[in-house]
Amino acid sequence: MHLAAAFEALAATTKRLKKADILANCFRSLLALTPEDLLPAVFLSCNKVAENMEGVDMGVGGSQVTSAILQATGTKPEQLRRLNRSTGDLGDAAQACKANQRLLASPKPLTIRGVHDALLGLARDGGTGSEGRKVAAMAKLLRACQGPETRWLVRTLIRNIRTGATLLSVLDALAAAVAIHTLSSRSQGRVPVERIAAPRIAAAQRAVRDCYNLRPDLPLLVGALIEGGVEGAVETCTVRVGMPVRPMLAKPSTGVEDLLSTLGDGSFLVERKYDGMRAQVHVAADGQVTIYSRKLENTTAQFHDAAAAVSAAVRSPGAGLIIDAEITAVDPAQDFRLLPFQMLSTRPRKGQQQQQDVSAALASSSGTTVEPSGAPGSVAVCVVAFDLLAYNGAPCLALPLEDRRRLLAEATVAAEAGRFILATAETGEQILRFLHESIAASCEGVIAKRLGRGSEYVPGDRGSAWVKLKRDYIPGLGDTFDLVPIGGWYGQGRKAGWLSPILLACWDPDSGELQSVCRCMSGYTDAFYKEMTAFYLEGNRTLERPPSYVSTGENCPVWFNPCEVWEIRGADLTLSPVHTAALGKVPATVGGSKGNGGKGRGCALRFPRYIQTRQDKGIEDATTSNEIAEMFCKQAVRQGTS
DNA sequence: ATTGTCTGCCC
DNA sequence: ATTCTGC
DNA sequence: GCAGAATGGGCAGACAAT
Repeated sequence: MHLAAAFEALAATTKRLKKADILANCFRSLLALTPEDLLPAVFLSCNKVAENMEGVDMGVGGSQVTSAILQATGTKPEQLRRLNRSTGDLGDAAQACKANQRLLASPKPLTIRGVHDALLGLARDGGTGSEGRKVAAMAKLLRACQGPETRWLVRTLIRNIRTGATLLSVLDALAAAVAIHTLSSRSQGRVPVERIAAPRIAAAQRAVRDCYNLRPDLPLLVGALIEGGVEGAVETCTVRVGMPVRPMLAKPSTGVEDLLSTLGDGSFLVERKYDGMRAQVHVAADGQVTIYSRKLENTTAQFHDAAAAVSAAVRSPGAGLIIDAEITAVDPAQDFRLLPFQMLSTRPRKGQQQQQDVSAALASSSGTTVEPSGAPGSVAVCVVAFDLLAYNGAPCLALPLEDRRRLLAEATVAAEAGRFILATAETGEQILRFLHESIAASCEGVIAKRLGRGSEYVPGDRGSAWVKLKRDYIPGLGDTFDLVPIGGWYGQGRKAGWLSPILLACWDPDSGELQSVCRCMSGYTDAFYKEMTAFYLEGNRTLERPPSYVSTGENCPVWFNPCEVWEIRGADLTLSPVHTAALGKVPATVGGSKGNGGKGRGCALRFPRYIQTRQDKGIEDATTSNEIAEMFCKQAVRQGTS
């Protein structure tokens, strides 16, 4: 399979231009010779099987793939584990297993389409016995691998290809390939197209990225490119109500000054950053509501009540609307107060099938009642709308933010208080005050958004028009924790050879225990990794089993002799099924969610990252479980779950 | 019927 | 989600 | 400053094992 050779070449260089060249050449030859292979090649290159909105899951991961490798190569589990540990890559490990293997009869060689079809086949299989069948199917593919194909098949199956090129680079390569193909077929290959084509290629790349951001649908895009080139794609790939648009994202900032300098001159608005799930809500002309997640999964089934709330709030869908929003958990019994993310995440993902549309909602406002519940017993939600991407069936992305917000306000009415609202925002310049108010109102922080010029909605962009600020981004504002490293795992990929992540614990003076709070793998420099790994592994500071005074639900391959304290920052504390910090000192359930059989739960830290080593502290000076319990309770009061 | 493991997705 | 690194 | 990579906590759901 000629794609494996391209991947091999991609992974062999760190140069971005060279990678672009390799992929573009690969796509060019497919375009010229077997265009029907282009789409599967594009999918495989960006490590996808299908678009997210199709809901296609292979349902296999490291564990099942490991079984398949064992089955296909006859390797001993212990041997494969050793190879995986030393190479830091299951694909490399499998490649090594396969290298010492000779087959009696070689099966049919793999093809791009054949592999992609096989992946779709994995996704289609299900029900009793499906795991065994999937493992067998993967083993069959692995047996047919030649040369470097094993590495790439395994990396594909575990969705971690590490070629150094992902979706954006793949799209750029695709655009370049199509642009050159178009030029060279017009000039019948007589002109050295690469020379004259550079600006044209850059334009094609911008156009193709735009296409994908407006209409993230690779089959549609690739089909249009083959049929009508870049121009054809631009015509085809447009915003349509009912089809997802890549959401615009916000860039993090470390403080007010940083935020302002990123935003640049000009006016802006600050908006609360609600801690829920992103929701792109499409209301079709016939009233049908579809909700897409940030990664463009169709989550309508999870949020029928949210869909109903939008139906009720929309005055008239006209030819269709697209609303950008955050869905948050709320407590109707406490005046629809916001509840923490962890509550929202307990919602069943597959709601009952029921039709929600505007006509039903209109009926409700004129007397008949529509029960806006999700699945029985699930937390109530509120749709917090903050932007409008299409109005009366037509995209309004190019309008300035203030105009989009005005249209959003005109198009909707908070019919049922607390189930649909517009995001709280203001145009004042007192960002820090607004940040504190937002946090007091159970929000994560704020997002500042440019107004006027440069405030268009740019799908897929994480640029400077939206800047987010959270308490824990600001040095000195958020909580930090002084935690003790108690164990670790062997790093993968670029962190092979280092210990990563590291398990960290707080100190419980009452029991004399170190209780785990989180794993951490962020915030360390490469130099720190080298030093730290040597400190523990070569410095004779590891143990066979965890010391008796260590308490955790985790099982590390490497346990430390606990001896130092690291400062760790995080966003907030959650109740954990595996970490034991402050166990018994905090309530055992998250609000109304189900308990866990009386085992009790400890606290864990959300979004942990390393700040510095506290050389001045010993393990008994670490943050105590009592301090953690106190922080958790304070936070619960703020969040309305106490 | 219950429990444990794995996956995929949210942040 | 957060962070670091090479281009 | 972008793009890529390596990972964080934690949930529901799908299967397998008991």
